[in-house]
Amino acid sequence: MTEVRVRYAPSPTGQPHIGNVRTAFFNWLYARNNGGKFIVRMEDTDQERLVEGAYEGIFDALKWLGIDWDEGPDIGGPYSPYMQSERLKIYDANVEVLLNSGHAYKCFCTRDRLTKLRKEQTDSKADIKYDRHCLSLTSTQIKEHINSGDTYVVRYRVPSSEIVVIDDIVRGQVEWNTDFLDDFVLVKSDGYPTYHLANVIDDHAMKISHVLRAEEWLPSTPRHVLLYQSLGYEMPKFGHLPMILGPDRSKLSKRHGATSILEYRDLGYLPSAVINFMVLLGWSIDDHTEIISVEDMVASFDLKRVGKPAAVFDIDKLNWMNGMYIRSLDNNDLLVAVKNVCIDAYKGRGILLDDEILAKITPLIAPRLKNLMDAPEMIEYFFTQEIDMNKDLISTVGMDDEEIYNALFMSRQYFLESSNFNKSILEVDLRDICTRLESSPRKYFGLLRNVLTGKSATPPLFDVIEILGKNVTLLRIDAALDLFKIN
RNA sequence: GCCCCCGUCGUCUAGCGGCCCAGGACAUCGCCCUUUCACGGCGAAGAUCAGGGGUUCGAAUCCCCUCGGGGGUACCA
Repeated sequence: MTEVRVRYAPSPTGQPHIGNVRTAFFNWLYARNNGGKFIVRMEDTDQERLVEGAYEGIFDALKWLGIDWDEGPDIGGPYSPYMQSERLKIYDANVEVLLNSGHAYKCFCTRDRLTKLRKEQTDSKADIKYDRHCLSLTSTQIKEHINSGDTYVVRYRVPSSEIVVIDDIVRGQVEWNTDFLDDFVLVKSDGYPTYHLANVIDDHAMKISHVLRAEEWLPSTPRHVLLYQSLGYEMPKFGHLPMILGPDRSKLSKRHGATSILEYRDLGYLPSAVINFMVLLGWSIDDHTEIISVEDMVASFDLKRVGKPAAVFDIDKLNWMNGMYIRSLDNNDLLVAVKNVCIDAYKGRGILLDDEILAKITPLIAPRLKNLMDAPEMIEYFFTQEIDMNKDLISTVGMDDEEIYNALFMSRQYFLESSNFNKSILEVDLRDICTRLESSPRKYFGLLRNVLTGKSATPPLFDVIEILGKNVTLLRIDAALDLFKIN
């Protein structure tokens, strides 16, 4: 069996979105499962659409997710270079072969003519395809065009009435009649190859064994097959992976909100969660397993279990999974992560983090976190004097003003005299106070929670009070007492 | 228009002729735990397996048609 060599061939025309990356990941999994190679090749043949920073973004995304590559433009490899813009000579040589063998021809048609042609065909509901205007050019005519400086493209001459068949790894047998294909462009007028040409030549040159790409490539596969045949190259196996759709079932785009995978990083998602969520879009390990380690993915990845239908991206499930992974983080990792987002969020607001307090509160918020970004707001009251506490919020506990005042007053006395802010002692004592007040835990503890944190939902109250400490506790009780002072 | 792919709960999916009047997960809704919110546990609801024809003793699973969705039809990838 020949070595498995698969590739991820992004073009640096934008930030990779979850669909691109999922495709990359499936390739990676397949390589790792088979002890093969995972190659990154940059398809930068569209000089007009290059986006600054896109190249870096692609590698940042892979690195963030822990997807490593064996060969690539940055690290080289036995089939360098891995940037298509640096492989122009290789394409030229192949084009020469195609031109000489009559499989390709030069086309001098202007874009205007092509646009007009297409419009006519659309209007008359005819097939939209190139009319082979330049196929019949004589060598003298071609010379004339070239002498007068006309630019040209090279087109592939599609044979008529042939049936092209592939045995797709995920879709099974798919066939096309070449009569429905038009003479596609191989080389653009700027001398750069099109995707069709470059990808076939490079996949062959780099000994790619399996072409695993998104389903949107399926329609152009017959062109590639034809090229392999004309060039006399052995064909790789094809596998067209299901696409990932937006909630409206259309191809993922900017309209669908966060589209770049890196945005998920910035939004507080863990790479492990994103990976796990992503792998389940179009693949499953069995009928019930949802949380899967990367090791297990590698060990059990099988193209046979890749599904055919496109998958809709469901942010709810990602959120749930993110929570699962946050909870599975060990204390210290979570602490570091939370600290980082807090530093960021508090920057410029004069809020100072206290490492000791942070270390105590982090384990308590872990089960409450679906996203790292939720943390700063959730624990802000530990680090700032100005909490969002007001009469309306306090009153939601269901006690009238007098009851509130009395409860706070009694609490104040207790806290003032208390010398041991330990949660178990606090719990015993405060429950006792609650009884003496003839209140209910729900009301009384709710009151204290509101007053001490400015929030109606927090980690367990006694933990919170212990961490807050005597000073802050008294300060906040006093502030609340002021609000309910009987005039 | 034409070509190609796809079609199981709202969503991700299991299923590859009898184990399925369809299993798991997210979301939803209850209940339990409980000082709140979560987590966790338990449970409910939710899919005439897109529809219609076949084949078969038997079909979500095989075949055909229809419908629906998506993708492609660029000197973009």
